Amino acid sequence: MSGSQLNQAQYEAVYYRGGPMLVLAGAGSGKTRVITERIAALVERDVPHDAITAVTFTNKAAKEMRERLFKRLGDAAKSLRICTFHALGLSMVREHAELLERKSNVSIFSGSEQKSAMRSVLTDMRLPSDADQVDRLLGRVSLLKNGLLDVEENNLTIVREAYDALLTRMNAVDFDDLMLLPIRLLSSHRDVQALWQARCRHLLVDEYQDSSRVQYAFIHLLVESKGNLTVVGDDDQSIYGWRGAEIKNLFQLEEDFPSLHTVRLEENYRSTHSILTAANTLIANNGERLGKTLRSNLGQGKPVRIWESPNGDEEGHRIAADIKARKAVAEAKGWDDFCVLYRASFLSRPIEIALRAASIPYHVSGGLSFFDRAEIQDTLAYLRLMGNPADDLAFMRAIARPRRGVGAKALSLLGEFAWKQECSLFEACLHDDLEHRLSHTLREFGEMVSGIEHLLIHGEPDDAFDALLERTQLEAAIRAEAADEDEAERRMNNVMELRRWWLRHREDGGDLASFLHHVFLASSKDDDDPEGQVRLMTVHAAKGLEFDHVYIIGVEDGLFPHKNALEENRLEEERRLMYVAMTRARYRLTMTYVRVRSRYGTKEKTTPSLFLNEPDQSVLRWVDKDVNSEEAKEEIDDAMAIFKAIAEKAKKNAR
DNA sequence: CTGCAGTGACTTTTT
DNA sequence: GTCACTGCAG
Repeated sequence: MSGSQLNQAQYEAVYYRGGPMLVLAGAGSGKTRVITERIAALVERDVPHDAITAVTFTNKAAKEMRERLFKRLGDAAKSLRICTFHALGLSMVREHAELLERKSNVSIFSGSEQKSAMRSVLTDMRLPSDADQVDRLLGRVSLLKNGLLDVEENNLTIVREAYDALLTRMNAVDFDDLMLLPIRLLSSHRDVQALWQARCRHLLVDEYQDSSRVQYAFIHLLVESKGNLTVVGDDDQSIYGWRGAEIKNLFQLEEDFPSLHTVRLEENYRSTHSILTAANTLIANNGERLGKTLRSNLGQGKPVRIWESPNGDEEGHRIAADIKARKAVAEAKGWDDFCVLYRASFLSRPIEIALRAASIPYHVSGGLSFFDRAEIQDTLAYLRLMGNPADDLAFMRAIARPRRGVGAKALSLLGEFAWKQECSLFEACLHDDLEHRLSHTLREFGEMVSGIEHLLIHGEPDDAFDALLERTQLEAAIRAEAADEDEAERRMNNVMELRRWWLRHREDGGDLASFLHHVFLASSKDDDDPEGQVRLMTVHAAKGLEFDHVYIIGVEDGLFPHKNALEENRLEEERRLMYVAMTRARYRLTMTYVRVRSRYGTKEKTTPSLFLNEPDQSVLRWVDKDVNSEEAKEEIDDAMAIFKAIAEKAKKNAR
């Protein structure tokens, strides 16, 4: 964003002191700057740090905010409470754990642990426990927990209770609990509520349009109707409705906070006028919105290009050629000035192939996360077990890797014993009364883990981690299970990355429990900011980012807007998604569609998306339909420029 | 418990 | 067309 002066609307949003405020922040309107400046203003006004809380949805946003405040305020920023909703929930759970039948070293169950827990519940209840049922019930329990399921299903309630009880027994919570337990806490303990209301005397919420019903309830418990609540959001960028985000939370604020003051940030510092006009006139077709028109500061710019290609392969090659051309004519400095966006991830493949063929470096965002890798899960299983001995799932994963000959049979006997003794599986291993064919193996395992735990707590951080890899024979197992030397190296590198995190965390004075919490709440993609590569990602993943050159591919009927979304009556959300995609572009925006789209090995005839017809056509150039246009001529000039550039390079190489 | 072959699904996914 | 998961045989 240009300049250091705040514009009038930004100034108002930063310094307003009259209570609840809604900041409607359009794309590229300096939203993060407004939030950080507002926090800085509070600090400079001598509001105690402990009375300020800022919540975001992603770690990335929280991190960015913290970094900016650090630059702005120096070390004073350290003591500010800036975190995600879930991290805030976790700190409440930890602080008041005893009121929730938990301990402060509580485990956080995500994905696979939730599945294991649910599978175990269903098996115990003698219900079908195949993967489909586990997924279905987890989904329904989650809906139930989030108040999104009205039907009274007796069975479901019982399953939920059993699932919750199991998690409680293992001193664990799932992601839903990180919001629900704090809500329970705040609504049933006045003193706790008063404590946190004081800590949220100034509460700022980012990306408010993504909040769910539960998060709304959470916010309400933290701020009274005249409180200093600042919510920043953009109804036009609400794209997570399918996941429970309720855009109406934004519309409803006025009712719940009658003195609500609304500020609109409509000055855009990102995109050219052409791009904004296209985006504005597209989103104007939505009925459910508060209304906002972005104004550009950057001049007219190039028209938005629309390309037709015969098929996906051609679409890819053409984009690859164009990227080279833009770079050759110095419209871009580096590969990372380019981004290719798509509605569905299967569209990335032909683009990848084309970029590779053109020797253009690229990076696909999303995909497997660091923490989903088997070697990381295995290593973490040991750490989790040491961090929370009640975590039976961690125990089961740890004892199975590497193989110790302890199979399902031995585990179920151990489970029975633990049940009778009312202890965890891990404690059962070390129990004096344990009599079992494998009790020697189990005891040895228990003592080994205890020994490493002792090192982790009292020893040197690096020794402890190495002991973990060595004494458990994890490293040997990881290497043995790898298909080849390269894979073994890669896997161990991942583990070493985890080791570095652990060392850094210990240097900062953190303990094992906080390390695990950090790891489980950290998004896998925190550090994924690859430099010098063309970025490929879904539109959802692109929210909050910006690029000089953006290509939106697959802008076809049935794909974008997506057929399933239309069936579920979510055309407006699809339009917002397109709006988000378009407003990522700073300088040049290109939208492409194909005549024949290959999918599942079949070829389907397609028609261009209605989202290409809705924008003001005067800022669009349908290049293929208008070969004599200025833009088409320009393209030819650009193509000539690449040929020249390539020829020159070839000459240089020849010398 | 492991490895392979057959089967089915395929929109987006923070924490 | 590809991948991931299931189920059966070894």
